[in-house]
Amino acid sequence: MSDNIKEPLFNLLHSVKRSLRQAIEVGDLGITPLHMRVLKIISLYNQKVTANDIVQKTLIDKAQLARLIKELIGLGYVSKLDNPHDKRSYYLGISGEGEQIVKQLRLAENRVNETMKMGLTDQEIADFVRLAKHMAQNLHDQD
Amino acid sequence: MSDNIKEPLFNLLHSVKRSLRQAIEVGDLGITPLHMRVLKIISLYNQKVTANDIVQKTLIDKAQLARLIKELIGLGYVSKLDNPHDKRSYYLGISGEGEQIVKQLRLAENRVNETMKMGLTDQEIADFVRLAKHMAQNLHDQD
DNA sequence: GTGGTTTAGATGATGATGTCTACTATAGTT
DNA sequence: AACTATAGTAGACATCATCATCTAAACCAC
Repeated sequence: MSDNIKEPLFNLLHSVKRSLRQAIEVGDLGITPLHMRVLKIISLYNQKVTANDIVQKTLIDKAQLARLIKELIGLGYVSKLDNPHDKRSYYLGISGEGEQIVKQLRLAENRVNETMKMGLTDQEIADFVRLAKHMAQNLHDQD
Repeated sequence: MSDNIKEPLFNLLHSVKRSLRQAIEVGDLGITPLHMRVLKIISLYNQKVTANDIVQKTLIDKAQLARLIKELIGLGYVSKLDNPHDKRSYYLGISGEGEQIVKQLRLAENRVNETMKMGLTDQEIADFVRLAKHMAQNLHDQD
């Protein structure tokens, strides 16, 4: 029954990515959308988040994430802090420069968000998010 | 003031892709998920669809698509047919082998689809798809 | 018709992202 | 102490997206 959910989903994500790339002057900052995704999380949990925490949250491959963090550190947006409870890992902190970028990023994202939500009610948006999470959970449980 | 739509969307797509990859024994067929996406469309509009039509439908870059089609032809799943109305383009046809693959693919996709929909009503699914299309349209109009 | 512009597709280069394997160091378990 | 599991790193590779450029054909204006 029910036609394919995948195709509209693919299309939507494709459009979101394109819009975000346009909305954000990423080139100037030397970082990619994926960097920003990580940077946002570090900003949110400043000095209280480890690389592994981010892997759990985002499902980004840990090797990939190690590279991203390394690059963010190289750019001076992020720093590592010793984790006294586990010497294998470290907490991630964000610099003032990093915060500036996150701020710009949020503005750009909000613009895209608003565009995307045009003509929809808050209830519909909330439902959409709820359903997306539900479906992701279904798939996740399957593993 | 709903929070970010993007993050759950990213997560969902990521999970869907992973599940699909697992569900389908892609490696054996020598093709990628993107090939399959294209092959499905060719199967649906057999001998009545051009490369450009597929670009319109999927937003896949035309350069990328040209490569995908070339590869599908190399594998014997697809063939080009002259388009009498426009010598620049051609219609795409699918072979028996190609149809076999699409058939397997549909089964695997349906399994993933069913998993994803667990615990949701048909109405919710329909709403979800409708909202996804609506948002994609919003973004598309913005260009 | 001729000439200029647009469009369909092909090709090459490059960047962004995902995935896998193997490795080191540390933690946890028995 | 020995074994196993986990956090992070590094390298290799595949997939996918994007861009610039090119050819041939179509279209349009005149």
